[in-house]
Amino acid sequence: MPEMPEVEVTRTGIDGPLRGACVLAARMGKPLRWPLGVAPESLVGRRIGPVTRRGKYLWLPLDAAPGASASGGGLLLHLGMSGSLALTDGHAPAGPHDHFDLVTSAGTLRLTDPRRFGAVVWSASLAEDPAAKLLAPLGAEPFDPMLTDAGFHAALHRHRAAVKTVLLGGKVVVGAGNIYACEALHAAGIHPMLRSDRLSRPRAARLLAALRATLAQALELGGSTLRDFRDAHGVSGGFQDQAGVYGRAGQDCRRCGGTVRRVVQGQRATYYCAGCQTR
DNA sequence: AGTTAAACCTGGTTGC
DNA sequence: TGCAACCAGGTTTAAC
Repeated sequence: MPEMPEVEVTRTGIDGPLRGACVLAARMGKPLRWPLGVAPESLVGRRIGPVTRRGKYLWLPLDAAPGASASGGGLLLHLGMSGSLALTDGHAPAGPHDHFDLVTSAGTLRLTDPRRFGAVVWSASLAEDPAAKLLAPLGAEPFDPMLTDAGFHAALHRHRAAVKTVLLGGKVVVGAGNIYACEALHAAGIHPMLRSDRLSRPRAARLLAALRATLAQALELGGSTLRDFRDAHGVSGGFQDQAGVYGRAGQDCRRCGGTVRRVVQGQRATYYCAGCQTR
């Protein structure tokens, strides 16, 4: 579910309120992708630092509790396919899909995730395992100014799979999931089945610009809500209402009037317009 | 080493 | 109406 815009919208929703707050209690529900890696009680008394994002992961720093022997660290969170974080007063009882509560002096941070592909993992720092191991394979941040047209083009040339599959893989650039990979390729006029290493330098530049524009627009609209996603205050995203191709199989392309098609690549649905997306 | 399939889970929608 | 099949925003792991 949550692609980079949804994760970033979530981050901005919790960072301000939680910064400097103190952990009062923690509770785990059903198991998520990986074990927490530490006793939930050991989080109590810690102070929350600035929440940051890397790809679709969030990092919640938790300073050592004053006077405690335990050292600092933090929680690496991932929302998987169906996860969302809500910051509430904590009065609502935990439902069957609420799998993690962090009760703080600024409210309760609750992870709801029906499919449980998400994760909450303790790590001593971002530079140490398990966080380091999880973040190591990730490609460039899409808005990193160090990611240049030339660098993007060169990175695409190291892969022979279809360009859409490579975008989704996150080894070249992170952030785009199934919706935004489809939308960026449509905006750039590039066929999703074109081999990654066959993109010309100008088309690679066009794709990077389209990806950035697509993600920026999604950020402005609060992300996409297909079913589950809500921001930290329970608000749905608005991007899905103006998708160019995603979920529009059989309908007319808004740009060229062609028909939007659905194919499957790497076990994932791909939507594209055969009229204006060329090889 | 890079690419592809299978796996992890649950729930909503579709079709017979 | 009932139930099986299929579909869904992601990523790791195993297997070519």
